[in-house]
Amino acid sequence: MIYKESHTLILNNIARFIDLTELEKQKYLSLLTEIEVKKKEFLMQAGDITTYEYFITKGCLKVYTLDEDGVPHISMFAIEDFWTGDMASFMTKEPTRYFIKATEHSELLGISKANYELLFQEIPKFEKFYRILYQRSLVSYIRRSNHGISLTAEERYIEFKKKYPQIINRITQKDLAAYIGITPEFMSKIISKVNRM
Amino acid sequence: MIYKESHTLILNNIARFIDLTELEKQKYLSLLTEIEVKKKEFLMQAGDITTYEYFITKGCLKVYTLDEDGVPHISMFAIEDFWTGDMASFMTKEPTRYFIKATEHSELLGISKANYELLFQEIPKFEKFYRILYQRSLVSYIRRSNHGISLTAEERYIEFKKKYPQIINRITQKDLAAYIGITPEFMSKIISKVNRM
DNA sequence: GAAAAAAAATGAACTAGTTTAAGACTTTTA
DNA sequence: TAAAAGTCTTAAACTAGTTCATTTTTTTTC
Repeated sequence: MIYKESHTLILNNIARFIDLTELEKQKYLSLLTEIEVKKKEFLMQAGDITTYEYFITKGCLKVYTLDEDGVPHISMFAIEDFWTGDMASFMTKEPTRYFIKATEHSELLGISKANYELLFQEIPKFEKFYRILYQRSLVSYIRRSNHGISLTAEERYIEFKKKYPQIINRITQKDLAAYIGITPEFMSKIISKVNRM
Repeated sequence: MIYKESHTLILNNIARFIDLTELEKQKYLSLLTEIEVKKKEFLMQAGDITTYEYFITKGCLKVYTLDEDGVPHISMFAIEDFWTGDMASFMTKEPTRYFIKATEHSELLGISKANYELLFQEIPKFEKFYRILYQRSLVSYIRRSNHGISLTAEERYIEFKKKYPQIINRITQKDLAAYIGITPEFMSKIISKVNRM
């Protein structure tokens, strides 16, 4: 069976952890919704009740909150082959505190809460898929939460550059500052210092 | 069926997400190992290959790494009814970078990697249990990694105090500083300032 | 392709958090 | 129960990161 590019991408992502039969693949794909988000448009805004989780097949989005002073704090950049959404809101159906905005024209596959629950009934193997997916995300967030607390901004920048070389050239320095957790001015200083080294 | 206290505690923890039959409960308990760690002793040290994940039934432990300068960074305090371990090492069988040390005499239930895998075969419902457990941990680590980057030390202290009132009185100020990500001296200033307010 | 808007760079004055050092208080151990 | 070891406090001098203001460079829009 030949699938379109976006479907091949998501099936390969899933095949890292579980094997699906052709029938299961087709069933799974039938539960997904295709979504397009134009540059600068929102996939989600604070206050929304987010009933979808997303897989990015093309483009780049930033996931962020605004603090009391209206300053943005970016928690992730999501590009092709990444999963994103607000899991807390997805789980509890409470309004989200996050904004997700496309920094490039983006294409996604979304799964609704209803279909996500259905998925586990129809193809129980997906419990394993999500168990492993969450387990791995957890490992990287535990590390990031320690680094946020124990590394200097310069060290966090160097880490990010090493870990996500495919992202760093697609985002603005200002957004990178909002991810690293510093002002754009200080980000500018760090970058020119690191490049001079 | 009547279970001993530690078994009741772990079964109740699991019952939050999945229902087990009596037979499944007994099967599950048979896969666990009882472990005792005396105050100041280690459950795990950097370099170990950690083939167990743990549930704490009594006591308190601190999970930390040492940086290049030998400064400890605590990533969690684990008390009764918490799960702990080094998931990265448990998953990959690579040596851990963590130390886990009891700050009180502690009692744990451990599950070996082999039994963890066996568990999914024998009682597939456990995929769901771990899927939800990891999903919820993920939500709280995502929040913590953002807070580590965007809040001041004083704000992080106030958050910790609110979120873990049952822990704050059981740990030293020095360990709290290593968790918040500041020096013990600055921790001392913050506490006396916050108490004065 | 010119005008407008946004991003990046630079610098000076400021604040949050560190370092070092010393003394007081508490807990552990012999 | 005394001594030793570890924890907590305070303070002065320092460094990482912020704020605010201005200029230059790049990107977007019509």
